[in-house]
Amino acid sequence: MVNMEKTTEQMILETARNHFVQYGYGAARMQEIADDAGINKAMLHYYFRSKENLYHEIVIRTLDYLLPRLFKAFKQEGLLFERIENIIDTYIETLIEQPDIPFFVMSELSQKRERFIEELKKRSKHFPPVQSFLAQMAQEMQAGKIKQINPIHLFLNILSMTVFPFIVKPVFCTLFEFSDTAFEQLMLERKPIIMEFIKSSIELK
Amino acid sequence: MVNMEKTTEQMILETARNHFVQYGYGAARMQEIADDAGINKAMLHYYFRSKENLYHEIVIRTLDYLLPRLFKAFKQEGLLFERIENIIDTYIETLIEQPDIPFFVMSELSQKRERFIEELKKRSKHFPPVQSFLAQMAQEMQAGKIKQINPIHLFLNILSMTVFPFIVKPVFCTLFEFSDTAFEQLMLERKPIIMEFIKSSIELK
DNA sequence: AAATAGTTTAACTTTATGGTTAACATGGAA
DNA sequence: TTCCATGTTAACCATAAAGTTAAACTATTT
Repeated sequence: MVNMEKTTEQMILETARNHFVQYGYGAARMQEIADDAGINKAMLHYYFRSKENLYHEIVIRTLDYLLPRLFKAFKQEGLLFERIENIIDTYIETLIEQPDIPFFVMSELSQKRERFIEELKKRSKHFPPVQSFLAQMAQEMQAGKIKQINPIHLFLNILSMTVFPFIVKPVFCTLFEFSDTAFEQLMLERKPIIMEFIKSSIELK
Repeated sequence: MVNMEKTTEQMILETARNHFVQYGYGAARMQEIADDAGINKAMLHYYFRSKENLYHEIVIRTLDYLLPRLFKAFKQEGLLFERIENIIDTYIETLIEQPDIPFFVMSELSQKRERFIEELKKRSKHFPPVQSFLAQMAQEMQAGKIKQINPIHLFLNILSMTVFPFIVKPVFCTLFEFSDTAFEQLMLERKPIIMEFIKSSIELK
């Protein structure tokens, strides 16, 4: 069954990821993951040795997929506002596709913070583009093209308005009685709104 | 030892809360909570019957402390910008005092979402002030005093810029090499910056 | 078709965990 | 002092969960 390997392994990874995200590492059950993946529990150990290992594998794969994608946006050279627009687009699209990402990251941060930060540092090659993005902001301020503001704050503002709604989605949707599709619609609406918001707050009058 | 009760009970609640926040409900261990609180495991059951019950008690107490405080800011009548400033102040101060709140909420949302939303709904009496805040925004737009923008987006923008940095604090502090106190400083700096940001983005030119 | 490597299963073992119990301690009221 | 309520402990139990094993099954190679 040489070619079912991938499918079984893939199946395990997907199912396990859902369980880890939903219940957290400690509350996720190997038996339930196996049941849900339609396989025997021993298979989990056959493919991944232990729960800890399976989890780690998922973290690695998620980061290896996510970070290049999220940081690519920072790499694009161009006008400052083009870069900003690029970043907003990338984040919103990624988060619409994978709405469980914030929960995954938060769960990591609260339960396995040290190790998660370690994994991030290992991938710090993705980080320089962020620095260059901040540098460009500083440059345009120096050149008197946009308002003076600590680039870190501007950076935080951009990411905040883009990512935060996805984090509080469940509470938001309950309190304001939004359906999943209505929420998605609202997030797509947000792209130009955030751009407009940022533009009018940093361009010189 | 009639007057140690409170102390023991308090000790349990505090310690347990830390564990639940850090590890999540499923991964938190009664034995470790007991050890950490310096008491016998049986005491946990003596005071709170079961793990589930202890947890529930903590959720209830946290919400009963947090929601009135957070929503009080929305209740304050006044000029729109005064209300906004009030909200930002309240959130930043609360989050500086209790930086684990976002993790607590996120852990709830990913692991006990249904029940958490239930508890929120039970306390929905706090919610009307938010509606009145949104209404005031809409009113000022109608009156031509500020730019036209969907109040929901404006509301999201305010909360985003205020709360998001606290959520990503661990990642942020690592990547930008900020200490805890430097981060706190940055957050205090943010108050006027967020205000300025919002003002210039919604006031008419 | 025999051999081999890789895959899957049911049954089992071990360990950790939430919860219980019964005995013991302590401080105040009678 | 004696008695009682409250608080506290160590030892125990039942169960659920992670992890193991040995046998069976499947596909590929020879």
